[in-house]
Amino acid sequence: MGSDGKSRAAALGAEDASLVSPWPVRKATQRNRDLKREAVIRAAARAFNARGYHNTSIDEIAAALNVTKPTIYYYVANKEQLLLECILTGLERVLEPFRRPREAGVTARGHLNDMMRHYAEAIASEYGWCMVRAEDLGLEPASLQHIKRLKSEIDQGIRRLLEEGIRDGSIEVQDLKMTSFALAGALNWIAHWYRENQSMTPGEIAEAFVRIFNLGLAPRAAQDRPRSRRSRARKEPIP
Amino acid sequence: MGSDGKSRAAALGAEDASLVSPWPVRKATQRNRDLKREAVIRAAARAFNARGYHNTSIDEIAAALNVTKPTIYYYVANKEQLLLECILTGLERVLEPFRRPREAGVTARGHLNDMMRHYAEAIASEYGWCMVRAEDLGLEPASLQHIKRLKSEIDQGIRRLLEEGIRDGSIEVQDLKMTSFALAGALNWIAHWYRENQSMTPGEIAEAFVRIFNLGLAPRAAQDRPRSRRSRARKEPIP
DNA sequence: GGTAGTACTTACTTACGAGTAGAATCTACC
DNA sequence: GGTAGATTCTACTCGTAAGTAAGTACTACC
Repeated sequence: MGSDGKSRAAALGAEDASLVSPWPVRKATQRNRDLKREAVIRAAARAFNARGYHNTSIDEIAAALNVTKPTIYYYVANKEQLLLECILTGLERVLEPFRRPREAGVTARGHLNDMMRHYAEAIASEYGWCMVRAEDLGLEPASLQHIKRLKSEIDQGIRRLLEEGIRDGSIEVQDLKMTSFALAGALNWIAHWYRENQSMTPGEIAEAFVRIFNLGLAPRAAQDRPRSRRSRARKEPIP
Repeated sequence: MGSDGKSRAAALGAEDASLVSPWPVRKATQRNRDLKREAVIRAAARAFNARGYHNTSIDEIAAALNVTKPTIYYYVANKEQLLLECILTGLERVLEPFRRPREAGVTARGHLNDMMRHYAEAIASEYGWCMVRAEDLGLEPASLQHIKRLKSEIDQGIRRLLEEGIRDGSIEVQDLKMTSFALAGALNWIAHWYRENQSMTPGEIAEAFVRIFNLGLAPRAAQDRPRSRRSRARKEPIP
């Protein structure tokens, strides 16, 4: 609470002009507020990232921003919401490539590989850890449901790409569900080791993963394996 | 504390006979104690599994065993140790196949696949969740170090198998580190979805993962893909 | 330069849960 | 059947951290 008294009034006013407040909304101030709110969320993400949700006090987050605890509560209802926002931000980032339509001339496998690159970037961000590691158990049922809906959207997105790949001949898998889980698992897990091991950029990690998941570990027949770097110039390297 | 006054005395006695306590150790009681201690750990694992470490109170664990909180502390020094034991139990289970030598006539890839099956079983157990999901951030440095050592042993074990596979020709990968991370990630992640989705046995999950990681998603040349079930009779199916 | 609302602070309350002291009971063994 | 030690209980302490009440300073705008 304590964050939206006026905006709700404005929303109502949009429906019934007689309810419009005679006091104008202060635009500049509002923007500033959003910026600060975002900074609070980011700081929380970083703190959770470093010490874990339950080991992080609001006081610590406040201190990192050179303010005091009540200031945090001025921007956010409670600690749980802080976590929720971090998780949702992360999930939304991951979802982005699933929501945009495939570009012409790209196979489903190509799109899937793009998705993996995007996914790796998102997971390596501040919000990746929250999204993946935070114990969402213990969140309110409503929040939990929201999270689940987005996670399911990701899963369904992966499966859809796999199905399309099977149809267009660019992918060959046995079990959609397990393949989706294996992909998501490998990608999510990046959050666990990336903090301590930043020797590679998210892009390089993604590239390695694309290769691993495309080719598998068993040796391929020689003609399927372009040895030279140059052969990667093909649209989507069969490697 | 409050758990090992006598066992330490016994250990000292083993070194110097003059220090042997005139009171005999009660064998039957001791066995019973170990059993109960184990039950405490298991109950804790299940509770952490269901509600998360920080959302589980010692009182809840005690209640699940029809005892009261101090009883728990009679078997275990503190809550952190409870978590630590769960994690270590899980890790030890995963480590087992890395510690036993390869059977004759099995390729490194075969061994790796075995490892995956074992890994999946371990992760699907009560302890899997603790091992994977528990925020180990916030544990004492000594405990943390212990955990890290075991995790690193797993990672090194995977890489060793990959290297051996490259040497014996059964495996072909570009990046050992990334491949190890991708494998471990996919397997660890099982802990996240298995609780809510037990439609498959750990064995079936492992089989699917073996297939995915061996073959990859890109279509293989026709002759590499045995379509019939019978061709799996080969030692390690190229599938 | 006065005022309405915005932004932030000091100084609390409160609840919860880890951990413990010390007494009560139970059991193996003489 | 008495007793030492093992096991469990009742009844606490105590720290921590979430959250809040109520006020102060700041700023945009007339």
